[in-house]
Amino acid sequence: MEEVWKWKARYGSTILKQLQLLGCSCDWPRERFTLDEGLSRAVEEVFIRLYDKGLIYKGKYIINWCPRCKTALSDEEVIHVPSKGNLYYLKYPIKGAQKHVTVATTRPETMLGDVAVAVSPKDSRFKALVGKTAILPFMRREMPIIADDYVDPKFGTGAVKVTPAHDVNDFEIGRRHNLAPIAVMTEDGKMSDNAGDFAGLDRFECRKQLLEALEDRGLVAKTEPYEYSIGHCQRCDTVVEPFLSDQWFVRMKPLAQPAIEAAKKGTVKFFPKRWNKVYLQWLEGIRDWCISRQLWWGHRMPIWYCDACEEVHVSRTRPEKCSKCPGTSFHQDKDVLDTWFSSWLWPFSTLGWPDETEDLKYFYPTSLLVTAPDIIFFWVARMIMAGLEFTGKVPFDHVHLHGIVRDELGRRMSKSLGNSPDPVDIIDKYGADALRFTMALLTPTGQDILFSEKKLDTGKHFANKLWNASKLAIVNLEGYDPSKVDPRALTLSLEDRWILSRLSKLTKGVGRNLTTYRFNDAGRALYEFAWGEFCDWYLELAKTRFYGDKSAPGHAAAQYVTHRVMDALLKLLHPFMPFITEEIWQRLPGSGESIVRARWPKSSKGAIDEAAEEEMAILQQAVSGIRNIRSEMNVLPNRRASVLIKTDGKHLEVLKRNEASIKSLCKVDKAEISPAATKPKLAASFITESMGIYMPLEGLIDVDVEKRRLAKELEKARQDLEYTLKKLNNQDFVAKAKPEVVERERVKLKTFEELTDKLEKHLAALGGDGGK
RNA sequence: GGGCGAAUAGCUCAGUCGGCUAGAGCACUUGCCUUACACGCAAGGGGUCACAGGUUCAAGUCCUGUUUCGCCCA
Repeated sequence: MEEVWKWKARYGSTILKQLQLLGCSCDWPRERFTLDEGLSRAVEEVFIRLYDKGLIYKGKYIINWCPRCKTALSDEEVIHVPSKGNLYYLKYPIKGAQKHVTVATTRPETMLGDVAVAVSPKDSRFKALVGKTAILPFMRREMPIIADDYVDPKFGTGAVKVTPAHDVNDFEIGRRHNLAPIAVMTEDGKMSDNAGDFAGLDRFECRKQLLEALEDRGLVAKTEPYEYSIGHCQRCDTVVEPFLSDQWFVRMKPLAQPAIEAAKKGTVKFFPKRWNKVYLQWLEGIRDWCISRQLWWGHRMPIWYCDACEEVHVSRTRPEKCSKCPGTSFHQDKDVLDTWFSSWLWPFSTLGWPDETEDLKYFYPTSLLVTAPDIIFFWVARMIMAGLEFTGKVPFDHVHLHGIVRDELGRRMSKSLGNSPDPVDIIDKYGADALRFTMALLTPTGQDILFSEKKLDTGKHFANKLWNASKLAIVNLEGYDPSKVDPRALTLSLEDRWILSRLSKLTKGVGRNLTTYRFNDAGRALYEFAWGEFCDWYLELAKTRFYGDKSAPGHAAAQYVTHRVMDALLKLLHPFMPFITEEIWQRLPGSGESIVRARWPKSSKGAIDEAAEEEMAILQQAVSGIRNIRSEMNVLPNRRASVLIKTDGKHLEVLKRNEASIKSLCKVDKAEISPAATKPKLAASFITESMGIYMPLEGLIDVDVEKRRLAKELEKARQDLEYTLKKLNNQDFVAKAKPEVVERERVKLKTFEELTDKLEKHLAALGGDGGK
């Protein structure tokens, strides 16, 4: 026993250490193990209560037996594997006739335990045979030929052998027809003394020899390949044997009913909700739970037998006196309980139940269970049943079923395949934050994830990006004190208003995605905001103010916004990346004791600024256009350039106001933004529906390249135009679609018309054949 | 046999209430060690949304069927 506890301490602590390395913020002082004293008390209490209610009984039934572990298993502990085998057609002589009846079986060795042959009562082929007697080969046993509804006339020959000691259905047939089972196997999977000449053989060896013997006597009618599923022991993979034995069961139907109602009424909700159906289907077809195990490690059953009369007593302690006879000495049942018999009490046994403890009152029922779907039957459903039965409440309101991590080939991680990476190694190599973030980002809601180390680069690179962005931010926040800033006194630039608007939307979106357990969407939104908006655009734009005059009003505004965004972003990212966010946050000016205790960001409607987002889009479009020219024409970054932008209206106004930003982001010295701007002769151009961007490039222009670019753009624009036109020409569309959708199409039409028109003109000016 | 899920760029996946001119990361091509970051920056190429029907003004999205793959249950 000591060794076992050592083993538990070693492996238990390995898992705890891994959780801690991952940054899981568990309530560590409340750690429990199912064999802890308090939990054992809960197990006994539950056993006694169920027994007193008549929900626990002992009986001789066919159970799943593992001949290697030498124990009973519950239905859930058996893994069915589709396997290729054979269907053997065996001929049994009929007494007093020169005829045979042929039965089909996949497990011929069980024939030694046959007690009858059964046919369907509706099967006219066998009408005459019912009531006759068949003779079991080797054993020379006389067996009745009976009619039973269970028999499927379409299976095999329509006649089946009946082996009540070695098949669940045959057991039921045997009961209906008063046939005594004959067990022909022992607990270790060998043939028993009841197997006649085959006694002592291993079950599979017996099958071989038996078939040979049957062949010799001409009793095998035929053999055909047959695929069927074979049960394996979850623990050791041995082929499970249906075995007749005395076991303890829990009557599940009465416990299942309230659990079914709870899910139907929505007292307990599943995410994603399709699992609700899986849960219900299992509960609706629930069968009694075999809870006794012939193992030496586990909770002993609180069952005592009188030494004198074998009367059963259920009691936490050894009884003093037999209730049936004068006996005073007892022996405890040797079996132990299925481990799940303690696990299903977990939500309340860990909190001190059956005592009405403070913990129980405060924490129970809990709000959310996070687990994998493969454990719905084993644990989730049973916890719900136990919660309702013993506390009258569901143990948790929500059940979030996450995906299962598989290897690259989609296989389950398993010890025997050796395909499960050690989290400690992974964390060493990539960091816990990268691991957590990548998993959250890449795990589709409720789908399994195919894991490969390479995928962790995404999270690692993101962590690196975050770190570098924070370096830039922190250096430029030198001397900044958030408590001394009055935001109303600041003049915010376009990018300031834009990023605050984006942040507000992000905050709202992340909150919504977290409460609906859409972690991948939350992660994606954070990634795109942090990298694609904050780093790529905001920080780049803020540099002009950071590197400029530190006493200028813009400098203070940039500091204020950078600090606010960093602060909120880190908090939003904290559940995904606890370590790096804490590290950075501590370095931000004015931060508190720990980000763990910091207030979760709220999105403010006031910060949403649609005008700023629209204007920013104009600026981005212009910048992208200029960069496109530079890149296509191979204008190196260190080469100074100038641009002319011909535009008007809102675009003109926005671009003029943000001229400095354009210059800085595009490394442009001179920018002429005007409705009157004209294209110089030797210039590269970038055309949008509302802007013409030109970069004078004497000697660098390849007219053919330029023409090809524009022609390609034109082709796309014409396609889009045609498509939109088709829609708007459709009377049904205009009449039936929502007005705002039609309006949107009209705007698009105008856009594409202008773009097509401009591109055609430019191509024509280049001497191209841009015409129609 | 019953149930569930998946099929979208070379790969891994987003695409929420049907309104898209289908997106991202990785990979690929080109240029750049631009004083936060080469784990990076900029630009670019790449799609018959598995197939066949249907509903609708409108389908990657809804319905029916088919195929392939995966999972669960018996």
